[in-house]
Amino acid sequence: MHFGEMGSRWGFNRTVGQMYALLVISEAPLSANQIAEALSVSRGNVSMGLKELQSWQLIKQHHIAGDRKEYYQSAGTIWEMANKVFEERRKREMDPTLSLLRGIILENPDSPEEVYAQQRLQEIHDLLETISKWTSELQQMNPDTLGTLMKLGSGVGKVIDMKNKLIKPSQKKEIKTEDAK
Amino acid sequence: MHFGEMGSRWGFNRTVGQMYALLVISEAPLSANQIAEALSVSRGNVSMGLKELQSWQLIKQHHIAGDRKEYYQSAGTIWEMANKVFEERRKREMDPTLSLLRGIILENPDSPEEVYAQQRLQEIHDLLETISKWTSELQQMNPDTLGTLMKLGSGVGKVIDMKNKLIKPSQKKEIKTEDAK
DNA sequence: TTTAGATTTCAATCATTACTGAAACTTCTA
DNA sequence: TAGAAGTTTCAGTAATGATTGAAATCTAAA
Repeated sequence: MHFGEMGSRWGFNRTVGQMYALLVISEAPLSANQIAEALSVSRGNVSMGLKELQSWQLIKQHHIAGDRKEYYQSAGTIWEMANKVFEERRKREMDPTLSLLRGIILENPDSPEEVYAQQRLQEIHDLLETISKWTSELQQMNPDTLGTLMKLGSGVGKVIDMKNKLIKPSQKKEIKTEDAK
Repeated sequence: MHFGEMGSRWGFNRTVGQMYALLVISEAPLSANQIAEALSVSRGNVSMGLKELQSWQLIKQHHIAGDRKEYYQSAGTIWEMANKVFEERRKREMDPTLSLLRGIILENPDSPEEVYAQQRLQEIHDLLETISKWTSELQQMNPDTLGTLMKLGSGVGKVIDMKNKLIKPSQKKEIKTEDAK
C-alpha cells in the first residue's frame, strides 16, 4: 500500500507502484489474475500496469510448462531497478527542459529584461547539464566502485584535494582555472 | 509555460512552477497582482503559490518604501535552489519509505514467504539509506569541490583506485572488506 | 478607531488522471 | 477451424487535484 502512495511521487501511478512492490517481495512469479486479486483491482488495470512495468523493463515474463497463463516476476537486482528509475526520471524531468532551454538561449534578446532572463536560464541550463551528465556517468560505473564512492561520502573531497596536491604546480594552476569556470 | 508542465514532475503544481520560473527570470521583484496578471491566474491561486514557494524557501519578500504591496523575488543562487529541491524531494520521497521499511523489517516473519519479502525489503532499505545519506553529504560539500567532483565524472573511479594503491597493503585489505560489506 | 488597500482562506467548480468492466482480440489445442 | 483460455483495449465513470472568486481577515495610515 505504501508503495502505491509513494508511486505517484516516483513517477508512476498507485496501482503500478503496488503491483511492482508485490512482484518484488514475492519469490514466486504471479499471474495477472493473482495480482488483480491480491490488490483488489480490475483485471484491465493490471494489464495496463504490467505493460508500463515492462516498458520500464522492471519485470520479466515467466512461462510455466503446460500452463497458458503468463506469470510475472521483478527483473534484475535492486541496483538495476534503481538505475532504471533514475534513467527514466532523467529522461522525463531533465532532458525536455534542457532542450527547451537551449532553444531559448539561442534566441536574440529584444530588451535588457530578456538579456537578464537568458543569463538566468543559461545558469540553470549549465547546472542541469552538469548534473545530467554526471548522474549518467555514475550509472555507467560498476556498482562496487560506486559503492566505495558512496561510502566515502563527503570524504571524497579529501581524496580530490589529495589528487590535486599530487599534480605538479604548473598543471595544478591549469586545473584550478578549469574548476572555477 | 514549460516550467508549469514540468512542475508537476518536480513535485509542485503547474501554477507554482510558472510562478517560480517567472520570478527567476525577472530581475525586478514582482507583486502578487503582477504575477497573477502575467500568468492569467487568479489572485487567490497566486497567494497559495507564494505560500508554498516560501515554505520551500525559494523566494524572499521585498518591501518598497511608501508602497503597501509586497514584492517577491527568487532567493539564492541556482545551486541553492537545486539544493532546496533535492532536500525537499528526499524528505518526501525517501524518508517516509525508509521509516516504513525499518518497521516492517523489525516484524517477526510468520512464514518462509515473509522471510523472503523481508530480505528484499532489507535490500531496498539499505540502498535507499546509502543514497539518502550520500546525497545529503554531497549537499554539505562546498559547491567548488562538488563541481570538481562532477567534472571529474566517472574519472573519480580512477582517483579512488589511486587512493587505494597509496594505502599500505595491510590497511588496503581492511578497507576492501569494509567496501564489500 | 476607522477605513481603504492589500492578502488569505475555502467552498464550489473545473480539469486531469486513474480505474472498471464488458467487448474485442489473440493464441493455443483438439 | 471452432472454441476455450487468456489478454488487451477503451468508453464511461470515479477519484483526485487544481483553480476560481467572493468573503473574511489583516495592516498601515490618518
